[in-house]
Amino acid sequence: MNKTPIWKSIALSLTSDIAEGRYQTGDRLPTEAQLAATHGVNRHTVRRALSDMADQGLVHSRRGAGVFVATRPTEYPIGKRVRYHKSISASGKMPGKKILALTTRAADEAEADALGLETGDTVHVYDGLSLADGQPIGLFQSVFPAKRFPDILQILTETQSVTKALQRCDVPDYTRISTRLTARAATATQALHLHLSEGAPVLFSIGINADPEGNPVEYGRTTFAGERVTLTLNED
Amino acid sequence: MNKTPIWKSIALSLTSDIAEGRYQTGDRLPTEAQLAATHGVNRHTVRRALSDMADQGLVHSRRGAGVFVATRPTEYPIGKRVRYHKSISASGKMPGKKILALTTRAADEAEADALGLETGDTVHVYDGLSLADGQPIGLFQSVFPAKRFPDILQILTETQSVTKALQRCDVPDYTRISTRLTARAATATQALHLHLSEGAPVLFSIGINADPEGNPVEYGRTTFAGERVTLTLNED
DNA sequence: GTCTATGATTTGTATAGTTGTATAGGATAA
DNA sequence: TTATCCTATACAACTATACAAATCATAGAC
Repeated sequence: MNKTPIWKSIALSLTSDIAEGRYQTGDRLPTEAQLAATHGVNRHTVRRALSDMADQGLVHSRRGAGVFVATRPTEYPIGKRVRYHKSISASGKMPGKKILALTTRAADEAEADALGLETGDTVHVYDGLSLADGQPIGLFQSVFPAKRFPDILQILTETQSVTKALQRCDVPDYTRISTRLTARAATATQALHLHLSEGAPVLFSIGINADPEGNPVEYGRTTFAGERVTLTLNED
Repeated sequence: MNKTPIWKSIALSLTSDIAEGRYQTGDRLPTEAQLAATHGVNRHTVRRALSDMADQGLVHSRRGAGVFVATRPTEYPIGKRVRYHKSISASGKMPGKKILALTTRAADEAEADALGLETGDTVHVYDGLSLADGQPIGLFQSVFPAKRFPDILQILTETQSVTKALQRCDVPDYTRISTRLTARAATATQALHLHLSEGAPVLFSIGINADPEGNPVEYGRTTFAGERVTLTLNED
């Protein structure tokens, strides 16, 4: 793993503050003591960062007065922009999809609980990969109750779209009744599928979709590539 | 004939010291050198024991400072609509906030855009740490337009709560009009604050809150410890 | 109004202590 | 053999504390 010294991370943070205009040339930075408190470190560690920035000519300090912004960084590494914004409500409507597996098996406890089944009831499972511009952005698994949707796997081979498949199963519309989100580290297999390195941050989402009557129809788990995806939650 | 490694017995001894309350949460343990001397072993052997205890979440060490008894690890859900305070105390945990910094500075492009200001307009900034049972779960930054809320920093020193501070600024209620979420790797300073190791997955959230008239009042950025936080989105 | 004294604030410097990491090597058991 | 456990040494990174030196704001004297 990367072992960035803390002072370097602080220097980078302050440099970006200057680069993005939060502190402008001539402005006084917060005092060393304040910066130390903000970053949760000792004052000397802040001084190490400021010293580095002073060497680069970004800031200059005057004893008793403070630290002032000298110039804006000429060359600041702009973070890779996140390219794909995906709305959480538009789960099944992604541009590209690749079917990885279509299986029928017994439901585990979490799945049964979410779908209102008994543990061991059979479910149809759709494993797939979401793509955008040919790049993998999400690894998903959709679980459907087999009893209610006996032919859904067959239909999915034709449409690949969960929304359309459910429509052809007499579920014209569905809504998300529950979502849980957390950040995790990519496992080896996830990394492989999503073209990430193992341990890279991924966004893990668990959601339950239900028909207009409130009966759960799909239990979905998705792992998004953190580097390439931003979820936008739109409240109407 | 003792088959158990020395480090394991040291770890056990220290663990029972903690269990019996000889060292309480937050207390600093004796230095590695002292522990090595009292146990009559090399410092590295002590480190092996401490490393094992750290893996179990019993202790937490800070370079240069010492080894401290860790607060017990727990998981906390957070609602999207529900205010932080409410959702945490509903799960039976003691919520808390720690002010890291209160600053006034120029708005960068993103902040100005979100709050409907011009780049360079002054904003008030609240940097803080969200805690639950003393355990850090999120690192946040709230940005307010200085023109509309000239005294908000003063108020925040008293309440620490964004909701209450806005209430005292004649914003009785506000709603989230935009949320963006992604997974990232913790930087060195974030890791320090959140008691994670560098590169650990964190959940990064950018949100805009607006008053009932739709005028943006707060631009917030939060970094959640992925290990300890699950966001649950309750769509009504 | 201007000058000056004073005290608080802020940066600069010094010293010592503590944890993190790297390297090397000996002892013991599978 | 190989792996694990433990020792030994050295240095880097960070913390803690204290004090000195420069700056600034303010009050009081003139």
